[in-house]
Amino acid sequence: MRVPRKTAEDLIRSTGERITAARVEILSLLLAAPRALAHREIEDGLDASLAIDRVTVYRVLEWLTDQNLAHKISADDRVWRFNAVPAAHERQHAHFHCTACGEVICLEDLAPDIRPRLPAGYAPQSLEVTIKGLCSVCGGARRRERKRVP
Amino acid sequence: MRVPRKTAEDLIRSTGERITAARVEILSLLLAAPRALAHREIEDGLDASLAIDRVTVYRVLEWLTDQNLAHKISADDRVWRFNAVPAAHERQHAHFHCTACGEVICLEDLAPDIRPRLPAGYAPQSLEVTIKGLCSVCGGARRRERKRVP
DNA sequence: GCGGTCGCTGCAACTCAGTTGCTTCGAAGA
DNA sequence: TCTTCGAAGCAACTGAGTTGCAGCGACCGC
Repeated sequence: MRVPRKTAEDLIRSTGERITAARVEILSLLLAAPRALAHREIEDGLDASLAIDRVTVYRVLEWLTDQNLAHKISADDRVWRFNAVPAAHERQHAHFHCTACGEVICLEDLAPDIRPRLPAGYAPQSLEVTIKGLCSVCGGARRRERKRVP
Repeated sequence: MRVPRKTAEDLIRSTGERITAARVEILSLLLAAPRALAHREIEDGLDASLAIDRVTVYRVLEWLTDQNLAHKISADDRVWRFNAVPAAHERQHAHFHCTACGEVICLEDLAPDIRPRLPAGYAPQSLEVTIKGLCSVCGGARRRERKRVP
């Protein structure tokens, strides 16, 4: 269920920057993903015939983030994950991070209104809310396990 | 203004586990710190005469976290930071992360009450709130800079 | 369609946080 | 004081991400 490469190409064209195979391929992969992808997953998910270098993947991801076509999520496992940015989702939102498999998803409908009271001189720029827990797959696996060994 | 090593030793004794120089030294360093410390800062901050191996520092930090004497904070720079856990602060709280210098502090008085609506099958375990921005030092530096070059 | 230019890509080598395996040391109980 | 078993030290490794540089190719003007 890969998103038409056309959409990715259009998005890249709209930035006014160069349209390259690597950018189109990586962005369409992100657009099609139901969750945030780690660099490794992107590398593995890419068409093998293209053989895009890992450094290029890093650079394209950074570029997409700069262009606001993707956003970068940091999780506990010290791995960056990337999400394509649908227009509606540029606003603040929370993330869910599965502590078992590392899956990260965006939670669109959770935009907490927190007004931090910071020490004098501290200037807030952005707020990040992460919910850690088990995703449906890992949680399900654990429940089944518990049932088997009571 | 190092916290008396006695306190650190008592805390370790209360776990019933072994009291070792490395544990005492590292915990008292954490207790005295006004902010969360990265592994590197801990290594540098340790008494040079002790010469504690970096692997030992990692293992002690992990042990302190297991024993609930410290807590582990992940930030965008892919570095773990550690905080001693004052009794009052075991409850949920938020973190501030300076995007310029990497400083991380705990915000005791910010315990947001968020009830996430997750997709079916997803089980939340913990919530993490991070405010990113500039600390008083970096924010001040930037303000002074702007004044100099208008 | 045809160069020329400059940004992008690929390659190799590097950095740096954190981990692992194994041997030696030392805290604590007998 | 002796013994034991967990902790510390050392070396070597892993894996994400970065850097420098040479060569390629997207896009612009013609």
